[in-house]
Amino acid sequence: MKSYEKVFVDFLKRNNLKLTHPRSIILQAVFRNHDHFDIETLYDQIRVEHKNVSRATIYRTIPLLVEAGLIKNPLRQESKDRYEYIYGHRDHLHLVCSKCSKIIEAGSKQIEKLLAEIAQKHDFRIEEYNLVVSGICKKCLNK
Amino acid sequence: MKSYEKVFVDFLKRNNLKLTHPRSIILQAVFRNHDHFDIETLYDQIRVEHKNVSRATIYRTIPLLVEAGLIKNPLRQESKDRYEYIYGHRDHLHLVCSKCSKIIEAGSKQIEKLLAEIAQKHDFRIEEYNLVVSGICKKCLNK
DNA sequence: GCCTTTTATGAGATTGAGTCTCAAAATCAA
DNA sequence: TTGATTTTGAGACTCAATCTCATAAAAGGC
Ligand SMILES: [Zn+2]
Ligand SMILES: [Zn+2]
Ligand SMILES: [Zn+2]
Ligand SMILES: [Zn+2]
Repeated sequence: MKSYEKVFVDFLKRNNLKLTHPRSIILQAVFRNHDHFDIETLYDQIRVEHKNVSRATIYRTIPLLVEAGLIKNPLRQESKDRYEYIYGHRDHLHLVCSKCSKIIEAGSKQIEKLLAEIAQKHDFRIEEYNLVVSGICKKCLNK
Repeated sequence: MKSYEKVFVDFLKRNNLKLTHPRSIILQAVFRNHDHFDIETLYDQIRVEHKNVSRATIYRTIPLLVEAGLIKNPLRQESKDRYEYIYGHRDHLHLVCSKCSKIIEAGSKQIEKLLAEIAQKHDFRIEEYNLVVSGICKKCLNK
């Protein structure tokens, strides 16, 4: 048994969930992708060999793999776009509360400086960066 | 005329676009939002006084305001979720080249440390952060 | 094996933010 | 005022993601 399989099996056991056939197929398919993948692509890959695994089961299994610490979505966004005006408004970064959706604004100068250093190290010219920090705000922590 | 109006009018002129009634109404509504707003909320706000401004026009005007440098969407990343496996992989940043799509992976330790400091300052518990840096890679710069 | 209870599944319907279509309306320069 | 051109409103459409529910698979006791 590969070690990532063990991680998943242990996670399932801890949560009283079953290692079913579809879950096993999905796990293998995920670990064949050594790149970033979207779920539609994963669905197509799985379907080549396993015509009976449904889209719903894939969508249900992905969060389990995330929770198990096996995969993550490094580009995760919010489900809808939110805007703010920037004219006459200092640049800042956003701490988004995943419980109440509140946004805390914080200075971004240090981050920008650090990113500039990192970019220089890789001879990369930054055009823009998107940073979303999600977590729990003070108020929600105290509930 | 407020200065943000001037910015928008100049932008429209430069691009041979017209300052129409709906565009003007939308601009005012946007600048009444001193918070982050989503378009559905903006639509409802506008609808209170202007029942005839359509959702489509709002969706069409927002990118103009972005292009004019008046607003931005600081949280937008990609239109669909993408994943990568993290098990046995050190955490890293993504420098994505907008010319050739190459992804340069860089260490994220310093960024994490800095974010932790910022979060602590705001009594915020970080669950995850997502950072995507886009720009031009070394190779493409030399072309 | 068998029965029972619980959990998971597949297929397809539904959601909802965002986009597109197109006939009608508004704009503006001549 | 005219007429070419741009913009608009209404609603149809898209598509990733979620939900529903009847059926199927799993696990434990026997
Ligand atoms: Zn909160
Ligand atoms: Zn902000
Ligand atoms: Zn990566
Ligand atoms: Zn490049």
